[in-house]
Amino acid sequence: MGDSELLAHLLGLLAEGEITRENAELLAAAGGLRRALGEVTSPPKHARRPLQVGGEETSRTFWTRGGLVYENRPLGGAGRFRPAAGSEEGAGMGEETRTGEGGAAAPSNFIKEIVQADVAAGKHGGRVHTRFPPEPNGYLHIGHAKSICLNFGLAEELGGRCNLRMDDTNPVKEEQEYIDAIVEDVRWLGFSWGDRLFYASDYFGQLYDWAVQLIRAGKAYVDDLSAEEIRQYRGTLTEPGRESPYRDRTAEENLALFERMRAGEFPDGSRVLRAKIDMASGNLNLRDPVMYRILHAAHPRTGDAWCIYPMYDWAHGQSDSLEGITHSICTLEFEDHRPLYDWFVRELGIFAPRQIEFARLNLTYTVMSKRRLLQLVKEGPVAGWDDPRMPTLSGLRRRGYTPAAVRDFCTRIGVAKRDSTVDLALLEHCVRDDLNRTAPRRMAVLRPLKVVIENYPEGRTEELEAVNNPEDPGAGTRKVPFSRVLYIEQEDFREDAPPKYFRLTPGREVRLRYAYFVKCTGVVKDAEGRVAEVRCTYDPATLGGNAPDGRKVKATIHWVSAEHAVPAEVRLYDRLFRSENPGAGEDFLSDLNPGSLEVLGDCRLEPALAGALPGDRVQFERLGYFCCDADARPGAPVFNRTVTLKDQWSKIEGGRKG
RNA sequence: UGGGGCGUAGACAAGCGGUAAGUCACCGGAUUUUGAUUCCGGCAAUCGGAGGUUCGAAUCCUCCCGCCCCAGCCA
Repeated sequence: MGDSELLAHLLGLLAEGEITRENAELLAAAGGLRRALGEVTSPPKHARRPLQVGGEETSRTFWTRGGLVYENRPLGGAGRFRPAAGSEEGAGMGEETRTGEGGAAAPSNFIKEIVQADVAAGKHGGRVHTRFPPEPNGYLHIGHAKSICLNFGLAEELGGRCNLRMDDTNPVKEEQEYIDAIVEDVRWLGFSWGDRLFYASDYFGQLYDWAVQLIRAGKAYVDDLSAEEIRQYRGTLTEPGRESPYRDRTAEENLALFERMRAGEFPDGSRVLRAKIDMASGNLNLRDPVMYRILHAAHPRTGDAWCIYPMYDWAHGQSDSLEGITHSICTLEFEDHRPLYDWFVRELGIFAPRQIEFARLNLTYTVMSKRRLLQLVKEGPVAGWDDPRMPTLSGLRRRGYTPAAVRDFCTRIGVAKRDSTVDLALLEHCVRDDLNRTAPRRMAVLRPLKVVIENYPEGRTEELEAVNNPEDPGAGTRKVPFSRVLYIEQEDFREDAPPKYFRLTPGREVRLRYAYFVKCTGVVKDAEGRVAEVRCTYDPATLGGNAPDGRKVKATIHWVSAEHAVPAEVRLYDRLFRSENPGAGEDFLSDLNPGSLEVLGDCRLEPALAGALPGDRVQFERLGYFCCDADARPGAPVFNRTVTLKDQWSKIEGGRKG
């Protein structure tokens, strides 16, 4: 192309409105004119070329894309580039696009992109259908929440459906209790599966028929090898396996044997049905995987109807197929199984879902494997699956976590294929964030220290007004009784105050929240010399918490009127493990945090808390968020600490000590 | 030594050939009747390493290094 042709082309683009006059001029002026215009003619995939504008000290760079010319320049945070001035695209691109309206849309991830691409390509008629398929052999944990949010969230967002399916193919491990707990937990998280609660066991009959089909096609056989022999024949990671001597039985023979397996004629472990694939495959899953094993065990749903049970690989893909699942999302360790998943579906000639794998969640300071969680429950360091220190959904619920906080956490951690361990601090941030907006504030003294206000009349009580939630004016106010004898937190008084300590100390004035300024005049000690009582005077002019003369105090502390206080038990929970990765050593139990639970039996709550119901969540001012436990009885509240408030002072003091 | 994956700040994570988003954590500073919240500011000369392709590479190619998963008749 000569220069004149290029010019003609440029003018053509200009005429068609593909580029602006200004851009055309820039192009013409640019040193790389020839090459750039060449690209504009038919922009190949990776062919954006910058044009250095000669002579300008700012050295502005431009590049072309789809016939448009863009200028490369920083946008101060919002976006990195914008179309060059005057470009038609200018109106539609730039900062607006990034910010979008409506605020926080669910972030995208590689799975969503795959699904969206499939929808755009018209696969399955643009249908999206996912499923969450737990095995009912334990309680759901926060890692499952990631999967639940992914599967149900994707369906919701893309106008599809998501099934809940119990992957109940191994009766020796599964229990109805777990099924019930799973249903409750998914519902609690806020997702619904309509009438689509399924069980892999629903498909036992179909699976059996399909197995017969494979046997007839010569693709499956009954193997008499023992478990040990099968293992030996399988070979190793680096050596190919050997074919079983029973591999070439006739279809008739296999059919007869398989029927007898089903009829219960053989003992457990004596025979299996195997798929006939490739004993030399580098992928061990393809070395004639077992499809059925003999298990004379009662199944929670099918009872004694079966004594042969399908293996995961034989059941899962076919269940997905039967339910019309378009995208079968699972964790990374199943990546190796995908070829087998695809093989079964292909050999059967049935609807083929697409399996996509993502990295499972790991969280610092806890363990996530069901094996270890079970061990914690069985061996007793924890009170049960719903112990508030457990990462189970039932544990988090009892701890006081909200479904919204868990969901928020799941969207913030993202979805990728990288093995990662998320900082517990992020989960805690999510609850604080939610509870800060929604939890009513109350005053509670966990470790009481008696305070007597010497100049306050005995027998007098005032009802002071306190705001329920400064973040939510709609939450209104409540009355809190004030009287001569109060309790404050032991840590809010120090006879010898260290530097930076703003709280009560002899001679210092502080504010009692929503009440008065009080000044410490002295202490009363017990026989051992410990401070048993703090003496104060109050300034009546500071009612409500402000001094008419404008004087300030450095601290505001919470309190409870002794006479009106409600005694309560409060359970302080902390991380279950002392190390970030308790799984590092094999003996994860040795990493248990001995201080993961502290029970305080002598707490005093403001009267508004007397009628707290299990599940009620509140903020104890200055202390943290707490949730009324199911152990609470009328007149005897029990609270669990969900999470502390962020605490600058503990850092200052901790730093001084360290 | 086989097969399958993954390597971007302390922790997650965008990025999909145009010159390193965001969040948490952390560190300031402002406001504050929660040492909370909120706000504002700081925090990666560089994407595991080395070569190569290209005007231009975290993005493409090659080799190397590291980590994870697989030898259940578990899921």
